[in-house]
Amino acid sequence: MPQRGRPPGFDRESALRQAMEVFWTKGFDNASLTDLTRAMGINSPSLYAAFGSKEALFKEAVELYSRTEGSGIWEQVETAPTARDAIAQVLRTTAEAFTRGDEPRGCLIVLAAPQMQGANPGVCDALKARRQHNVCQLERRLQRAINENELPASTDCRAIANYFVTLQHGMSIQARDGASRETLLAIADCAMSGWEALVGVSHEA
Amino acid sequence: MPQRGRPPGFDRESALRQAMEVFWTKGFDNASLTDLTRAMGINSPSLYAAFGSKEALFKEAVELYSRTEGSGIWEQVETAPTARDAIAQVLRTTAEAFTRGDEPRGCLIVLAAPQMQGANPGVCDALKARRQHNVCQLERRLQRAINENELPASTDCRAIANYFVTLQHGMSIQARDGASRETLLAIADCAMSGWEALVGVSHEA
DNA sequence: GATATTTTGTAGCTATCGATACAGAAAGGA
DNA sequence: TCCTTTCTGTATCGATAGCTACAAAATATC
Repeated sequence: MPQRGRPPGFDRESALRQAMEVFWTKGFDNASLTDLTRAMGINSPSLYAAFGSKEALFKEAVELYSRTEGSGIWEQVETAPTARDAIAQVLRTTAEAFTRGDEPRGCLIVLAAPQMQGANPGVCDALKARRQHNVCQLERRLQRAINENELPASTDCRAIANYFVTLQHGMSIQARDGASRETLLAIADCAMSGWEALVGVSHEA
Repeated sequence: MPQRGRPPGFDRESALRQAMEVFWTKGFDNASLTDLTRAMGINSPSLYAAFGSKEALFKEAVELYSRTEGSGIWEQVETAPTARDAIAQVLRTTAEAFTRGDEPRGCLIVLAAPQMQGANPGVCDALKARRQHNVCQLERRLQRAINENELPASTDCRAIANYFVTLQHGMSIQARDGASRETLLAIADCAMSGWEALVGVSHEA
């Protein structure tokens, strides 16, 4: 008995995808229930029945974003043959992903609620955790590169991971301000041009 | 006849400073009139008589921010003896300014309304213009360094300016996420370690 | 002291926010 | 066919948003 009662009149996944786009464009607070229900093609009672609350809907949207949009950027960290390739790929893919014509520019996780105050605390914490996950992922990859003798043991993996993630976050601001793909790629090139010097020095504050 | 009628019961400058702190902490939209009037120690009619509207108050607050907080970061661009020193100073001062215990972390101009949609368009444009002003300022300084034979004529000043400003914007996100001063300084060191390689290559892509 | 001018606090305006109550509509099971 | 279950649209909830009308209070001018 899988189905009882009136069947839903909308597709949950595609409605969630529409909601994701609204949050991506406007951020959490500026995305009103009216914006969301209009984009999703449903009324608010259906939204609340299917997702629980605006906060819960947002968290599902972030999850979907990470799974679809974000994975294209970060999945290569593990698979790239070297740490250098991994980071170069992250920056280059970021430049491309942030300037697709049919999508909002920049990263939902960076732009949706950066103030960390006044907005819903659960929302802020969820986004912050995802931002910091990127640092950990990069740091682990750099540590692996030390183990594989790509990088010297003196490499400050945490500092380097923080550095590249910081740049990648800044690219969200640039993209939302209208920077072209070429501009973002040039930024990536600037960062990578310093790679040899970066991994050759130690940063012990 | 400079003064007629009942004198104001509050100091306009210090009230504006309080408003700036609220906008800095919460962003434009999340800073409610209640938040503002409570912090400023006045009622809304006084606020509107003195500043006109929430948007006008915000723009004055941004102006004050640039004049006081921001100038400490960017004023050295012109006075530093070399372009390299200028940029190193910007990044180092940024790390310090973003982690003062008595002030909100990160930059008001980056964090107050980054979505660029849904929020007040005038507010978004004003902040975007100030962000891009930093790029132009850095680019001009790098161009000057070419003229002064500090840098080769092939240096891509715009790409380099974009690169460092992007990193500086990312530092706002890191600071708001709780990064320590040491972490931000290490990020600055990472960026500066690539300086020689950066100014030695051209970025004509 | 009387009048003109400006600021103050109270109280309330309209609009919109996120979230729901409720009854009718659409399906399966008896 | 009747009942149960689930979903839908309408209409609305209380709270809060930005903003303002209004009269009392506080000063300068006459």
